[in-house]
Amino acid sequence: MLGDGPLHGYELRKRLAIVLGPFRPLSYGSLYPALHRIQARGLISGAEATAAIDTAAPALSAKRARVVYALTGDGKEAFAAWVNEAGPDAWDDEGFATHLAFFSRTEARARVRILHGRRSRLEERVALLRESMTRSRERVDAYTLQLQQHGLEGAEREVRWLNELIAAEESPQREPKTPSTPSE
Amino acid sequence: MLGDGPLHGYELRKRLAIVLGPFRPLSYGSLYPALHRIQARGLISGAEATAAIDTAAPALSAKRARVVYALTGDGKEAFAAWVNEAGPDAWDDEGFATHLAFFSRTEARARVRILHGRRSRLEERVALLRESMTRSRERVDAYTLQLQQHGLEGAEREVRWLNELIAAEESPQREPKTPSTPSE
DNA sequence: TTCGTCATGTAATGGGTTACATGATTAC
DNA sequence: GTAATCATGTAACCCATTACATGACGAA
Repeated sequence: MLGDGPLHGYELRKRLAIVLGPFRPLSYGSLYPALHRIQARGLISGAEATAAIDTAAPALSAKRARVVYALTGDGKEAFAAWVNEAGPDAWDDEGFATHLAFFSRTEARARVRILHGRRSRLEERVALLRESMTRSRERVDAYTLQLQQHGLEGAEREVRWLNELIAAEESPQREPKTPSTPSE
Repeated sequence: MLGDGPLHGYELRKRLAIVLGPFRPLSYGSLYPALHRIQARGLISGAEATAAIDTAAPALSAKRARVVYALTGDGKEAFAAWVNEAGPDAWDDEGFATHLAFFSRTEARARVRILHGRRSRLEERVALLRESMTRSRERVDAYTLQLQQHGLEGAEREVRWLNELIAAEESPQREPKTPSTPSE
């Protein structure tokens, strides 16, 4: 996000909340220490700004000093390197979601590789889940089975979704189609 | 699980793995300390068993001493109390999954209340998600939107699933129908 | 005056994973 | 003989949340 321009922590968190959805808003207790750590690694710079706000407004109001963070050169490099990293880390649950969140900053090559990797990972999982369900079918009660079945169908659903994303990616004309308001 | 009979840690973990699926198998580093904590609270008792195995087999083989855990009276009470607790804790993501896993040991009353609670919780979430998506539609790129859309559809899917479970619960004849092998 | 929002931060706590350590037994 | 499985446990590590602390500003 800092790639789009410098931000201070508070503002960063608000934008993060939009992307992450109204759940998991990422607490300050995580965010601020994380910013300090990243700064210590030299990937971002933090500058105290006493912030007479940018509108030509009642200046000199000397609010609480904000710490404005910006990507350094190293930071840009590291980000580009990470975002285009199309290895196995990029197709487990967590890694995939994170990569997908930054797909618009990801090279087309890497995008396709990640989507394919994720899909085969999920297909493996579906197979494993199916097998483990038939194996344990007699030993578990109907509710547990329902739970497992629901999980399985979720995985299958994600595969279909990935198929759409891949198709959109490979027909060079179109962006992944913006879904219209769901009809449910 | 100990409600079905005493078990030692190793065996417990294997059965847990069946319920939890091949992912999240729960490491020993969690399991053993947890057992100790639960024992300290008096809910389970742990007895050293030098285990000449129950089959009338080559006795006296003196294996590694296993610690066989069993539910105490307090433990049974606490379990029954927890499993039938149909409060808000039972309808967040984690609480619901856990409760569902033990639904066959849950009273019918509590089952229905939990399912209803979960459903309205999800309906709230769907509404919130929808609203937050339309609000931020212009500010996020197509991929982020896809991700949010996928999450939304997942929640809608769970609502439909709950509807089935509730229907099965309320027509007193049938168990929730065992899903046949998926046709995907 | 008081409440909500801006704004940054620390400390305590919780809980899980990985890696390590140990040792017997069973199957190939 | 050697690898896999049985069986239990501890220590180091990671990282997130909650609660706490501080303080200014704008609006009702």
